Amino acid sequence: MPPIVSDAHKENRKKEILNSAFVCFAKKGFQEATINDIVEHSGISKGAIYNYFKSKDEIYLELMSNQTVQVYENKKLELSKKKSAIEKLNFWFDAYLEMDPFLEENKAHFAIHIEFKLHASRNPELMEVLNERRHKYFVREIAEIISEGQMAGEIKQNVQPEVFADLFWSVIDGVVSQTIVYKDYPYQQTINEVKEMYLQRIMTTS
Amino acid sequence: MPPIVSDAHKENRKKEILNSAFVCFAKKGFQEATINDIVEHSGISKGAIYNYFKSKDEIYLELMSNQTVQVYENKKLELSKKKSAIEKLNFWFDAYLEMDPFLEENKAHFAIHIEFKLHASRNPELMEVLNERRHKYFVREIAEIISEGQMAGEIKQNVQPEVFADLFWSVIDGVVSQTIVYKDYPYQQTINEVKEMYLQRIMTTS
Amino acid sequence: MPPIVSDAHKENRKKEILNSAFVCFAKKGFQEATINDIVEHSGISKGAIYNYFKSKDEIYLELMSNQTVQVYENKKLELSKKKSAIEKLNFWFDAYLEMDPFLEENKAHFAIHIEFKLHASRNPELMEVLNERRHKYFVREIAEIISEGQMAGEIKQNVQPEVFADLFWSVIDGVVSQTIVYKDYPYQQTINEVKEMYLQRIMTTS
Amino acid sequence: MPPIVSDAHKENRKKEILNSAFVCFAKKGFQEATINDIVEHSGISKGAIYNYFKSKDEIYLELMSNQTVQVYENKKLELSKKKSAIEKLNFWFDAYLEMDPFLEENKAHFAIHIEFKLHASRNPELMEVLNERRHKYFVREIAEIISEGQMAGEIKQNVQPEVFADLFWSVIDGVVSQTIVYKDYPYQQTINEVKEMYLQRIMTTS
DNA sequence: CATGAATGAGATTTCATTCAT
DNA sequence: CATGAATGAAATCTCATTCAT
Repeated sequence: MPPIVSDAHKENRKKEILNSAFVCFAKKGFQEATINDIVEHSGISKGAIYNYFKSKDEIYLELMSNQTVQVYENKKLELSKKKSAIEKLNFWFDAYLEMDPFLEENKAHFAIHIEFKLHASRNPELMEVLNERRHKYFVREIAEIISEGQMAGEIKQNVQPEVFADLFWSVIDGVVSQTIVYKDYPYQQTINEVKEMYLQRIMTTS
Repeated sequence: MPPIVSDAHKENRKKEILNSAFVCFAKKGFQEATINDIVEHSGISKGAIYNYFKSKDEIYLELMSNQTVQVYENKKLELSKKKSAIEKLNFWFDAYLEMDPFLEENKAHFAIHIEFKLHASRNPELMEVLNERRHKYFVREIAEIISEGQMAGEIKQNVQPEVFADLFWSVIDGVVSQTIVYKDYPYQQTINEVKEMYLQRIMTTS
Repeated sequence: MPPIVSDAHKENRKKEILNSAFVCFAKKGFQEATINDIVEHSGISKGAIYNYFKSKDEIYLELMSNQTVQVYENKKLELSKKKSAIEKLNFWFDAYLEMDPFLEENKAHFAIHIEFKLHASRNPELMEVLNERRHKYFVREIAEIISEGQMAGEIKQNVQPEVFADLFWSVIDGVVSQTIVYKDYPYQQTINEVKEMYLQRIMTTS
Repeated sequence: MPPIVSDAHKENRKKEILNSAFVCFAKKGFQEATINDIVEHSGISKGAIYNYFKSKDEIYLELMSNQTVQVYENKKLELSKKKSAIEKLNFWFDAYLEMDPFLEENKAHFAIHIEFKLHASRNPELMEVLNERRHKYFVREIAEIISEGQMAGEIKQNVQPEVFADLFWSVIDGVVSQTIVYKDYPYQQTINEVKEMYLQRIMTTS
């Protein structure tokens, strides 16, 4: 149904393209994957793709925006049910504990994200965007939980919220990123130890 | 009378090429960097480069082999002077603490390594190679220190050497990799906290 | 019940399209200007444009036909008021003298015409059409004036009407076409000199 | 003989490409002619062409530079033999009188030049270049001759050298450009009349 | 062995035209 | 008749690799 098409349809079409692009980028990497790959995988013509996106780069960018926000929003909902700070942190750790990082789909996710960070590291403007996003969506989130916990007396006063928020994501990132290459990596054990270690370090000893 | 060139000379040329390749890959990424970039940077002709390496991929591969081993061997020497396990772990942490990860050269190092891991993640054979290398050069190294520490009574018996060795590198990797994108990242504070946390978790409490 | 649209309405739409096409072709040239440019400028949909014209080329062709005739018809009216041949030639020269060839709109006019002539020079059929038009509308016009003038004794007998008609347009064309590129070109002075020179050459010396 | 090739050979290669480009551009126009056309006509590979020119535009530009200067330098030599100003002007007129503008090769020349001017008219930087070139190579040339003639008493004092130099080229340009479209155009008669008219206007009447 | 000109497959992107609604 | 999403041929340009000298 070509013309005078609903906005919903157009959104769908964009999503179809993004989904195919995601699969292709995941399989081959951004550079290696071609527009033709996306054409073949999506069944959408080359011209149509360029009707929705100005360039291959734009597909990449939009893919990244959506993903980050999506992941974050998903968690946010469930998180609102938790009460104490430690419960919330536990929730975050458990989210990673329960996820299977060796699942092809998940590996693809990480791979694309890492690739994107790499891409960004060579592009100052993009770095700025990622920096902001990291703070707005991730660091602030954990830092606030820590502050909350300090006010409630659950977490030691000498813990700097920002630093430990950075630390939290660094550690998660470090563990997760091993799994895309090292296939016998003891993921769950490591996450568990990380959790223990992290909480032991920040919790007030009653 | 073909000009017989000494093996030493051949090794030198290979190293020149690899050095230039390193710089170029660091600056633009493996895919973006072209053979012409390497030609320009090294001053070595295109034909000559293809005399020493069968393909651009091969340059990449060899670059990675050398680098990993090199980093490891460097540390190994100094490490042999340390006596206790905790001293040795401290040494490793301090090595990262003292390094400036925002230095362009170092960032380049990490970027290339991450890119290579990504590359490998899409190539089973390469993954195998990386797996082995990680174990042989890195995991085993820390695991042995931990075992040593347990025998000496410095480290808790319930600490699984392999898991904590994996953990060690995951955490380091996680922290370091943030620095290539996030420019205000509190690197030293984070490394310090990681060190504290890690040691606090494994050391026997006297 | 297909909506029966009046012929007048259809003519109007065609004119709207042609006007927009003119602006777009003038701004970018025929090849550079796209159907989308015309769509944007006219506010008429792509499909509608193709209802009125079979192709982009057809738009171009029709545009050229109209324009030439239009310019000619405009002048024709005023010209009928002049009496003597010299007065008529003066009128033609003055028409060009009074026009500002650096006005963006006028420059566009010339540019399009020149481009079209170029286009035609590579297409024998089109050349034929232009040839005829040139004679029918332009050369004959001036040649007749000259003949008139000769009969009235105003113009020398040894002046060949056809040659000097060709000459007239060549010279005008030559002067005008400089202005589309050379911005400091002394247009009015040159036209004036041309006029002097031309009249001095053909007028009988009393 | 690919590598370590003489500069002369490289210049030749460039000329081959330019020649083929000239033919292709003349036949189809700059936009219409493709790199593939040039590849086919020259027998030189696409890659090789891009080794010598950064882009299709650059080929065009260089083609134009060369041509203009070439035409000018050719005339310059013969011109130096003429003594009086009127003789020199006669020489210029005769140069155009003797040339056959209906010869396919010559038509191509003009067509390309006109197309280039059109192209330039939409590109301010290029216009600047053309402006300069026009003055440096063409206007100044004629203006100097006129001044010379005035000092020698051959040419009227009230003739403004710059204006009549502009006029000279405008008129020539106007006449020549008719020939690319109008095939029955009385070229020689018109040039002859132009010459008469021009000289009659500027020469002192003894 | 060194050189660097030549190659050409293949990548991205554009745009006139069609046609289902 | 109007609409504008879809199409895909074709254009420009890149770059790893080869090979004659």
